Amino acid sequence: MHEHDESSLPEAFWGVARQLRHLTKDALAPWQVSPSQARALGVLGKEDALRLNVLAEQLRIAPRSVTEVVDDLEARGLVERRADPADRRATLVALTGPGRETVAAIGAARRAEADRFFGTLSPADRAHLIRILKQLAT
Amino acid sequence: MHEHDESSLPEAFWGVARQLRHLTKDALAPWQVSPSQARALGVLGKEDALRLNVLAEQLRIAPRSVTEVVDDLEARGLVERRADPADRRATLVALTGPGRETVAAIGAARRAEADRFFGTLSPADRAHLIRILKQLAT
DNA sequence: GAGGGATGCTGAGGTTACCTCAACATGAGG
DNA sequence: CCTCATGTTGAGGTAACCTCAGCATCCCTC
Repeated sequence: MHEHDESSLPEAFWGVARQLRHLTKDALAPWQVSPSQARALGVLGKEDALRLNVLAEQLRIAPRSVTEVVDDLEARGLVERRADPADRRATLVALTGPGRETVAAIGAARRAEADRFFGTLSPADRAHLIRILKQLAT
Repeated sequence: MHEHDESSLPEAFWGVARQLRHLTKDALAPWQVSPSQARALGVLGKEDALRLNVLAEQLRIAPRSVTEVVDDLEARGLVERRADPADRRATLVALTGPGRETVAAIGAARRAEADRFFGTLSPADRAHLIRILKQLAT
């Protein structure tokens, strides 16, 4: 029984991950923003302006891939590229006004979805869960 | 505090998911099997022979996509296609001898990785975690 | 202050794991 | 037996990555 539970832990984990993924995809739908774009917006929402390569490592993807994500976001008018005054090779990305609004709206929607999802747990279980997850993350 | 924890729950969850994904990818590396192939093998390991469309719904992907996964697995000699005696339109897939061995070996490796990963938790926390995850999955 | 190697971005092109749509064979009900 | 549904697959598409090479710029050394 002990052993059986051990082996089903990853399985249970992936099941929940899958649900959560669908949920956040739905939460994103109204803005027509892909998950990878949303991740980039999330990072940019916490910084003022970032170099592309710094954004790349925050997102843990290759610099070349960031170029594409930023291209799309720029085409949608959510971010803008600026010259880096400190290094003429580099490019900074920053949220535009609409981008900032979108980040806020998406954040609210995702928080609402997450609350609905994790809200089925008792407060004690939520506390347990977050504590355990944080321990695993170290 | 309550609100703050709520919002970081998904974040903590994805952090752990990312680690777990890397771990299982590493566990799979010795067999040169992709994650999606591994998922298919996992399902086939529990059944004797499945129709392609049934495998598709077990994997929650489109039937057309199963064709490709099975093509690859068949090329590697891990599964074989058979005619379905009950319906000449349908095709059954089943593990071959080597396929069965591979499933067992992969299962053992994944279990070992998972044990190492979740082994850092106390037994009580593991029990908590699995109970909470199962509750969320419903 | 002139090379020369390192760094930052992007064009070109590739990969993986999916997808839809339509064709074709077969099955099943009126 | 005729029509409609179903199972698989060819053709072709997409998203989100990747590597590699090229070009501009930076910075260090001599």
